[in-house]
Amino acid sequence: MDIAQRTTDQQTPAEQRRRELLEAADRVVLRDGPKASMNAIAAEAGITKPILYRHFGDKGGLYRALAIRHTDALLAALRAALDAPSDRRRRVESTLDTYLASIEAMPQVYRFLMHPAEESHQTEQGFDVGRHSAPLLRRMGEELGQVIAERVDLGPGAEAQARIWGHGIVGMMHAAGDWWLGERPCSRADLVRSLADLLWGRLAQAPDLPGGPAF
Amino acid sequence: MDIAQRTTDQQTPAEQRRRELLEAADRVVLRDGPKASMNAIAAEAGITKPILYRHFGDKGGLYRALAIRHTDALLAALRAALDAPSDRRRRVESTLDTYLASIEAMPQVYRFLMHPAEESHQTEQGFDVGRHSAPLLRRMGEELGQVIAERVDLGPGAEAQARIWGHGIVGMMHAAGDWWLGERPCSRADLVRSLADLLWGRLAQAPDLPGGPAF
DNA sequence: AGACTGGTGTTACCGCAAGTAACGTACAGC
DNA sequence: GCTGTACGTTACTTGCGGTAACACCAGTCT
Repeated sequence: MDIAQRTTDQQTPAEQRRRELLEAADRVVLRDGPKASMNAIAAEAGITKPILYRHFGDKGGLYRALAIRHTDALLAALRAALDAPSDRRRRVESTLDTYLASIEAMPQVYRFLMHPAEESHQTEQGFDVGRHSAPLLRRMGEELGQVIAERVDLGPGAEAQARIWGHGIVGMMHAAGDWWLGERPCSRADLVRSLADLLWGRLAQAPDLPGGPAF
Repeated sequence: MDIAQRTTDQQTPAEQRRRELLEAADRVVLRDGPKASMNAIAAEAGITKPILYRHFGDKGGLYRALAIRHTDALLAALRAALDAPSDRRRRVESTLDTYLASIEAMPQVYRFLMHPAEESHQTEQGFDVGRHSAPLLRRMGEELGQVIAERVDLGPGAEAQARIWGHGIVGMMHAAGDWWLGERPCSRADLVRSLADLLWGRLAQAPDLPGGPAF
């Protein structure tokens, strides 16, 4: 099997191996949740730790690779929902629903992605706050912000506004989804409708209840 | 010093000690960030590990105690902002600003609270998804939901709606704040205004840009 | 053929943090 | 004086991330 055949056939054997390892990692994360150890993943793949480290550097590297895999898949689904040929409200609802359906379908993987526990080599900066935390959320926030900037006319300061909104909406979706996944207080459709209502300003429009601020 | 004096004076010596330990923990978390070890905390308090474990059970217990402290403080501040005698928009803005000012003032503590790394005793349930994850967010979400339910007239299904919105808004605030803290793309006031605008439905009101879905 | 190289795999170890056991010590109340 | 209880210690176990050192098996160059 020479190079020409390899490129048409599939990837180089190393990449093939990497895929297999990632799939094994996926399986064990699915089974054991976020606390999956490198040993367990290696065992699932039928090998031992050092090989994992040769392929991914450190646990963060494996995490990153897994995250990119799933994030790409999720983002593709979200983009599809975002690009549907209907009105904005419907697109927003279907995007929310897509996200929620995804986390509902594989909560273990989702939690692994969201709570990485981070190690960080401490980049000699006493205050590298910000580089931590779920990159999945960041990516989704950035992408959504971009979509908003591309499609909605926000007037002056549009770009900054769109990014803020992207991250804010993603955070809203995430927190509400996380809570909902734990308590299941209502159907997915109800949740979607409520969140869309929130984005549609129903909080601002609703009247006060009698007996408000008591002084 | 008998019981009568103790209760008027201050707490029992054990509680006093506990406070001291928590303050030491606070200091080291402030200094070392979320990766603070039990050893480091014990050293800062001038004692050794087992005492910490006697007081707090395990690291989760210490984390929980710390979280409750800070969450209580933060929630008190938020409630104050929420209860200010002005119109709803102003109250929302001041609440957002209070939260952002807090995380800006002590990002290390904030990150420690948000990324606990969880251990979990694995409650023989293969799927205890939900009990994990930052309890701070959950609590803020619940409280905000309660405030909304108390003060805003949402008609039928109000309670469920209010809880969803509580968690959603808190998540929005958190994600946007987290991102903003890392990149500082704008002033705090700008961020507050943009987020309030989002909640006020400006996303729904804004017109499309020319050249929308291009498929 | 035989040495050289690169990739795959191993065992055995280090360092470090969580958590625990066992022991020591002061000081209450009988 | 003796005993329980709370405070404190040292020294250990366990488990995980990460690494070093070595072994094996292609091909490949001379």
